[in-house]
Amino acid sequence: MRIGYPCVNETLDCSSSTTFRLASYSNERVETTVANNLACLRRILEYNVAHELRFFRISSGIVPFGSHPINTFPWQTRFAAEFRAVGDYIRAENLRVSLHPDQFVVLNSPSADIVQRSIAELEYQGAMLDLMGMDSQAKLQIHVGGLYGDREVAIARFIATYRTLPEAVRRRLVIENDDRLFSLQDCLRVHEAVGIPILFDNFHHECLNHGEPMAEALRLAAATWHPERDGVMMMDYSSQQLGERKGKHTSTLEEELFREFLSHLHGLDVDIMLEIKDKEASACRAVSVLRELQLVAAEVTSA
DNA sequence: ACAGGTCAAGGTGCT
DNA sequence: AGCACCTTGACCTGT
Repeated sequence: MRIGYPCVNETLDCSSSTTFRLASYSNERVETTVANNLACLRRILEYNVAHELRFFRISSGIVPFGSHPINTFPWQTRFAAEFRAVGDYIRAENLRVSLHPDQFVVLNSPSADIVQRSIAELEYQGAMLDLMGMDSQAKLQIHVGGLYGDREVAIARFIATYRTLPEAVRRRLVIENDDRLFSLQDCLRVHEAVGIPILFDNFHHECLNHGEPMAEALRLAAATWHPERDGVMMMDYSSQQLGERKGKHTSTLEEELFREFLSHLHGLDVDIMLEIKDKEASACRAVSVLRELQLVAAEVTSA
């Protein structure tokens, strides 16, 4: 089991997603920005190794305007060695990485333009993983998309588009159950049609479900991951921020809730991404919680 | 120097 | 029809 956090390290004094305005685009600016972002990514991964955080969501913003037509800079060749070095480090340390394209990637949109731009963005993010030399266990995580007033049509359109995706994207793509529109059950239907793995989000499941207990939901999602092709199931973990609207992520890890969640795994191996506001601080606490549980288990065994 | 408005991109739901 | 929200920082302009 690996523990991780998304995109941003709040301890280090660098960002791996520095960008600039479209209006101030230049090739030179792309080159210096990518160089800085990759250097920061490397520092973050080294920090993570030092803190036993072996799962990390790489920022989508490593290459500014990475899928925008304005970006004609040959970043793939210019930074081939740098990407490769990051990938070598990831493999040497047995880290797991993923990327999460943001809400603008909507494969089931009725607009052909939006779908085309979405695929271009997925290709850009997949290309980074390819340059790192990552296999298909490094995942691109998206949601099913919009409802457009008809769930059945929306799901059918996702499936149809999925089948047209280039292999470099499709072999890494996974869908996440969301908190308002597409539940675990909806994702399972997509999985049954095309075999795409489901990245389970426990908090979204708490917000939107059909009564499946947590342990059952975990088991269902885990069964959609092919061990060799996809690796151990990835999941997002969070909990409700008390006093805020439903769906608001907690600002810091609630250790009791986390322990309770872990009890539903029943030995299932998962890589857990903590979608929690204070990032690596909570991730480090999660590692401590796990270590304590392992110590207790070891004492029980030896006694 | 600093504050505040703004930034490529979508969709939902409330008022 | 318009705006807040998801989620986020930090870029950039105006003072």
